[in-house]
Amino acid sequence: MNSTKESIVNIADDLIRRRGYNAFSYNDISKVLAVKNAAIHYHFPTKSDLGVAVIDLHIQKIDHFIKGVAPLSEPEKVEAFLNIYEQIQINKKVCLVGTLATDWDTIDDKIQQKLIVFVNIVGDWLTGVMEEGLKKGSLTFNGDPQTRAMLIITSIMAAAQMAKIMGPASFQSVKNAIINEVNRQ
Amino acid sequence: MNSTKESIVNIADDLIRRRGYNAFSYNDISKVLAVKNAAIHYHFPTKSDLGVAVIDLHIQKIDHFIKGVAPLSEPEKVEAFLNIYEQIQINKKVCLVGTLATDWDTIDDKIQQKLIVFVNIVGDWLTGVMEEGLKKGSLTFNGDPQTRAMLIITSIMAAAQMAKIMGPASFQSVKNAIINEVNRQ
DNA sequence: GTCTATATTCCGATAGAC
DNA sequence: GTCTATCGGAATATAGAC
Repeated sequence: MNSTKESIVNIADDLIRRRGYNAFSYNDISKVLAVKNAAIHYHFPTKSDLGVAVIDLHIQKIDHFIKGVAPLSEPEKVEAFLNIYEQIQINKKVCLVGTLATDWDTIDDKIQQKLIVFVNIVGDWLTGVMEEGLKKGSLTFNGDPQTRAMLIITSIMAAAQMAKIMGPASFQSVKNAIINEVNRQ
Repeated sequence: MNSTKESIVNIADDLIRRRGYNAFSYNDISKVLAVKNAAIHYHFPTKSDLGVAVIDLHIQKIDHFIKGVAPLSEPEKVEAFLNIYEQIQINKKVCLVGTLATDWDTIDDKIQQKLIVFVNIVGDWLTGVMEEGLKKGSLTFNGDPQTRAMLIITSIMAAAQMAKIMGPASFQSVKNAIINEVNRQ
């Protein structure tokens, strides 16, 4: 993959998570790159193609993350996962899943299907971490591992959204609460 | 307020929570009502004016909700609050706060300010319920009331978003987990 | 209060030159 | 691989008649 194509995907990712899928245009990208909007259509014929590529980028990144944290303990894995969202919040973005979920009825079927794949990767991994933590006793929590994983994902993703409205403090309190909730005595 | 104006706000509310703020147009509303887009501009000169009116409608509704549940116990209040989101999920919408948060950087300052007011009303009310429940012993939970309130709001709002991607079952498991978390033995 | 008509701008996308 | 030029359509918004 050449550098221009990669740059387009990265800028699109940034724009989608700052402004939403329906509020960014090929022109916005061509303003950032020194490239005309026709050049972007060469790499991604339709906006849906670009949307799918952005999710593919996130799948790559989460795969890399999962491999990277493999040696860590379960509590450390949870914290590392929450730190991804902390970075999102600090950069004043929201997570890809939330912003595409709120635009769900307007996005192409190909984007929808790819997003389902991405959410399953994240959900399955975190469910596995919860199962392992429960077995080893390194994590303590109420309910089954899958529900706890979903509860963590929903809380932290909405916390990043809430921070856009209420500021960073609201994010931090939710993040700390999530950690406390899986380390109960 | 006349009936046409009310209808416009109700349809806009529906469209915003189904398709997102930037994906609905005055034309979409005029298709549903038997009215031309110029007629909508008469009632709401700009799209931002309409956006503010939609949040005002939600402020009215939550005020009415708060008054209605006043006689109930704290656990019943929490459940009634979660049931609002269950209805949102069943109707395949998302909540107003989440969808406007993900479009935050693209919405007018007047809409942003009004949304802050709305979130504070909801947050203050639920914090009060948590405080009261803690004092009476009708609710049991970890952490301070304000954090718990924020945790409930973020979890349930993202659960409605997640249901768009993963289906209704994921919503129900999160809803039940939230209830269990404030009724721990 | 609602209409027709229109201005202006921007969008996603394509054709064809280089 | 990127360009110029342009198409067809849709968006927000306004002017002025009824």
